[in-house]
Amino acid sequence: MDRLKTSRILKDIYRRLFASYGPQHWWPAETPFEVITGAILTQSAAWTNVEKAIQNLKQAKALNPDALRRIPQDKLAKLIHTCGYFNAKARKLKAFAEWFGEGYGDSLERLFAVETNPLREKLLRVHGIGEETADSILLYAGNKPVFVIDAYTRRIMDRVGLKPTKDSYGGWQKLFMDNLDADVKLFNEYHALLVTLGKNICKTRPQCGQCPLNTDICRHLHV
DNA sequence: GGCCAGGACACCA
DNA sequence: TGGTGTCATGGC
Repeated sequence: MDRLKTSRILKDIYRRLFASYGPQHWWPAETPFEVITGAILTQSAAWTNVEKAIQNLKQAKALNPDALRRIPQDKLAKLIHTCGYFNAKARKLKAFAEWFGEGYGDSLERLFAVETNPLREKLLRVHGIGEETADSILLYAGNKPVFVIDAYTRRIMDRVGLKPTKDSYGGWQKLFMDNLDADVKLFNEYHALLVTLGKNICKTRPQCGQCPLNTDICRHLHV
């Protein structure tokens, strides 16, 4: 598929999603640090369960890097138990807090003053931060024009018939970033809209027409 | 009762 | 490089 056509389709999908769902107001958090925490906690977890964990952290006054470093890991695990994988995620939060303190003195300003690409590489070296989490942090906490790819994105685009040359995270990301303007607001809204759509479609049946919700999407997207 | 959520990592061939 | 097991709660 040529570049112009891909670009047109991607923009058209966005237009339809925005017209249907409106602005999503992402990321649902009060501070950039809360965005980062949420990005780690939401790994393979339902957001409703993450919200409870965030509330627990707030109540315990543990939603800051210094507190995350000080609190014993098992105690932290109990605070975030609702979002699952609590032991693994407690370790991840502490790993980030350590790295953030050592490298940037807990300063978000200093962190995001780093150029996007080197910063992404640095984030990927922190235990518990993979590509999607790194990009969520860059986009939603740092306002960097980076497109976030997740399982919903692949599933929806696959169904629409758009596929990258390389079926990898980077391949999918390139598909969006090569064919859309590097616009923070657009990337923010687009990913959020794909998640909203993803939550509303049938995940178990890949064939259009078998699932009423899926049919709905096809009609909605005119595909 | 089973499936799966806004993934990442360790280990293996 | 790619495939598989593991981590684990809560909602439907």
